[in-house]
Amino acid sequence: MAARKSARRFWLVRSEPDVYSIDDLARDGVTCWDGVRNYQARNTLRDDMSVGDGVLFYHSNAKPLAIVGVARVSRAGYPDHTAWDPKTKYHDPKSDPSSPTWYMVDIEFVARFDEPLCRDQLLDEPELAGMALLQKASRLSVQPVTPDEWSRVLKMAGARVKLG
DNA sequence: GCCAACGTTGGC
DNA sequence: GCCAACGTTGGC
Repeated sequence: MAARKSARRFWLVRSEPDVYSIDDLARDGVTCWDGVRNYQARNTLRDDMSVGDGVLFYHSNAKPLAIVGVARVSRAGYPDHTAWDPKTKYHDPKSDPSSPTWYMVDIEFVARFDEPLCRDQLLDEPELAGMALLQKASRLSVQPVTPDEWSRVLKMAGARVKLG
């Protein structure tokens, strides 16, 4: 069988808007998604996210709790240098520069939803019942999203998105 | 502010 | 390698 181009994948990142909001991303255009210090999320950042992948942007610990927009991966996983910067709160002296523990990607602003797509609405949508974001278990700051969940969320938000 | 869920740590 | 203790996260 011929090799097939790998399909675009979809993700969700959560961020406290007090720290970094969709408006900050809209202003910056591109940002490095640094400071993730969880091994499972690290693996996703390092191994799984590819340029062009779609990213839902979720505001956590905020009012409203909501998916507020869309980004795309603009640079695949590379070492998170904030781990070696004692001046940042993400400093991790255990991370060895010759074998980095922590990784980040760059994400690029694509769109802000006209209205935040609130957690309540997501919880009310049966087709999203399996979404990682909505499981009590999940605290992951970077999570996978299925293609079905992706299109359902965009439909609910009334958003048309071109990831380029 | 509470507390359930979960990841990490460290003694054994 | 187990697991109890502890700290953190994040929705409520």
